[in-house]
Amino acid sequence: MPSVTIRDVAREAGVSTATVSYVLNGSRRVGDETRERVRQAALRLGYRANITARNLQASETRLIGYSWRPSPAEQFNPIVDKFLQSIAEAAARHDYRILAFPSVDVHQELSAYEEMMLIGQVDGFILTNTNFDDERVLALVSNHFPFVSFGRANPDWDFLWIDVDGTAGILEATRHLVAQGHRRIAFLAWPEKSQTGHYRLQGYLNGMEEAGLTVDSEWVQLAGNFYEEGYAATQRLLALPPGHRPSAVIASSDLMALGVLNAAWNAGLEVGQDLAVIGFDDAPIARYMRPALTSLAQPVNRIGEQLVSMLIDELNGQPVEERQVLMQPTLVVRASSATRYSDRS
Amino acid sequence: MPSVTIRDVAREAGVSTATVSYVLNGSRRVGDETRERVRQAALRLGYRANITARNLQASETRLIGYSWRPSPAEQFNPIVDKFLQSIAEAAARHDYRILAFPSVDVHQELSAYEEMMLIGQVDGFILTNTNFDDERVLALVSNHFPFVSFGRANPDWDFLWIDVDGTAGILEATRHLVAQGHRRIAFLAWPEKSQTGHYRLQGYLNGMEEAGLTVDSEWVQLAGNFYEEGYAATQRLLALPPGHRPSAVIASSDLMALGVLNAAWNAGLEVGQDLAVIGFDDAPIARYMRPALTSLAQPVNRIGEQLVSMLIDELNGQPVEERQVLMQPTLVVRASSATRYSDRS
DNA sequence: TTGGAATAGTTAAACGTTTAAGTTGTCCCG
DNA sequence: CGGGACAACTTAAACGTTTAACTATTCCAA
Repeated sequence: MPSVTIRDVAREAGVSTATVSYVLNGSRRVGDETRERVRQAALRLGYRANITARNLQASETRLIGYSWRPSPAEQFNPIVDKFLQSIAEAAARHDYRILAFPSVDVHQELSAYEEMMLIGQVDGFILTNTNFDDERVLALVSNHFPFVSFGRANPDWDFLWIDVDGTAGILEATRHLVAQGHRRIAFLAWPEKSQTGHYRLQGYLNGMEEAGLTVDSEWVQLAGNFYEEGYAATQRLLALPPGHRPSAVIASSDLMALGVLNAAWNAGLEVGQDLAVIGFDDAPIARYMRPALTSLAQPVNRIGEQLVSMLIDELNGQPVEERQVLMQPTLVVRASSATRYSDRS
Repeated sequence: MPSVTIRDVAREAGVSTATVSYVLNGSRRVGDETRERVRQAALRLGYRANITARNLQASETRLIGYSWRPSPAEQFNPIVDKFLQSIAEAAARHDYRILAFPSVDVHQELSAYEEMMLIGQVDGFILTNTNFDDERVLALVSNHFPFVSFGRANPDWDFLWIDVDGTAGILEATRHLVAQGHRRIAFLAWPEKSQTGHYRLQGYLNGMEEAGLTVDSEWVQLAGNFYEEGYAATQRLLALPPGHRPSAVIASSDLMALGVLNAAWNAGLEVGQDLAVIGFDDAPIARYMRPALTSLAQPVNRIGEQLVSMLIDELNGQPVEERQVLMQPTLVVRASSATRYSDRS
């Protein structure tokens, strides 16, 4: 580590360190000749200002903390790498970088946030998997620490977030199925305490009501965000008596939809013909399934970019114009729901 | 930001800042009574040492830079989130954190490394996608900057790396296929300049030779790491005349193997019966395919952990015992290759 | 001529730690 | 009783920047 400091440059150019700083940051007028001399010296020595010293003096870190909940062993998270990429690129454009830390459970996560906040490791946070009564939101808000969130918490909490309008998305999916001729539509819902799951369920209920269809209580199956639970829930659905057995299933995620696909297949059904299936996320693999899976695509890149720009505005003390943003997912129709359904029961 | 400093604590406890530092870091004997007083004061004020100041003084950052090449639009990278998680957790255990930055192209990546090195943004790097003649390795080595790499570069370059033994893995896959009765085995190889691809191809060639099978020149299909290229290559293979048409295909990645699966399906073949398929990576979705995909699992977690521990040893000036590590992938046999094959051509 | 303004540079403080070196004071041994 | 050893703290420098405040010079208008 050669580590050439501003003092070296100052000596080399025969000026004070202040002048070097002024020249290199362009923060004040400096005489032409001196300016050039400093520039040459800096170039010659390969000088770059040390970022830690600069940060200390500016009392900032130009780091944004981002934590995500790692997906369990054999499951997958179709969002995380795309999202991370988009926030990192957006941040880089403003000379910020992303400090990524996974946090396995909520409790550990909370203490990680508090610690990082106290020691000043980052200037702000990007939360994901935000939920109802989210402790992190509470802690950050009460400490007036800058952050943005991918996902809502409580409706009456005022903080910066962007979320995907799951209600509208699932509503659209339901309409699509209805338009295809389906009448008995089931929904794989996440457990009660999931905020996101709640909104998606609502879209389904709205859609059914709008179409004048009564929802059989068996059609809403609670299932965690796992392949296996999607699989098991589908088995329960297919075991219903003919008049009640759904002809279409909407899953709260693509991961669960895979379970639906395989459960249907193993039950001898042809997905697309006998059973329509729709997922959520539009994971890369959705298009590679057989049949290709209809799904709701989240505008992950746009979300990441806008979250970062909101956070940076906040960090710069600029007022954020839109403090809460609901983005629309887009339904990508593929073979798993592309066939018109005529009831044969 | 209340930002209570060591001076506040010193004042509160009626001692000098040095004493506070000694107490809190346990770096020197301090009288029992004073020690307790300082502790109480720190607790009362909620003091935590500012990390930037500490880093400046220690001239370190306790950050590890990690960059990855984002996967193109509709493809997926089954490794990145798992790997990121494992390095972040391992790093956290040693009080290091991960600074994650994606870099789209090689050139941009190199300058990002050089910049971060010069301004002292991180203490070391973790490289991935390391390749033959890798410029980053060259730059880092010549600057004596600490780093470790997931993947090899040139055989005669001495630096810290861990790689998966693709040759051994594909050799095992080939043996497995031979044991299942396959004689005409094809291989989807990555383009020439991919180091990793080269090693995997070698495993195939070794396996064929070991089994006394001559490799038809058509059986080695060059294809980039994309679904579509796997698909197209498979079409070419299936178009071969009966005696030459392979009964098994090994793909250099799961992503490509998906292309094989679907190309075979669309050609009316039943994978597992008519055509065996093996992928590489054991992506989460491999088990959810129909048929479930045989694949080579990389010990991603172990690799991440050990890479971090190697890097941290290096950072601490401790000699690293194993400077180059080749880890064995494990063949996970699933339905796509589980059936014994008897030639019917 | 004088003095206010503009220009061009320097000095030194500050950011918040850690730590080497220094200062007291006490104890104990020869 | 002198003085070395030790314990317990403090002082102040250092890490590498930025920047407010200061000095010195020149210029120009009143």
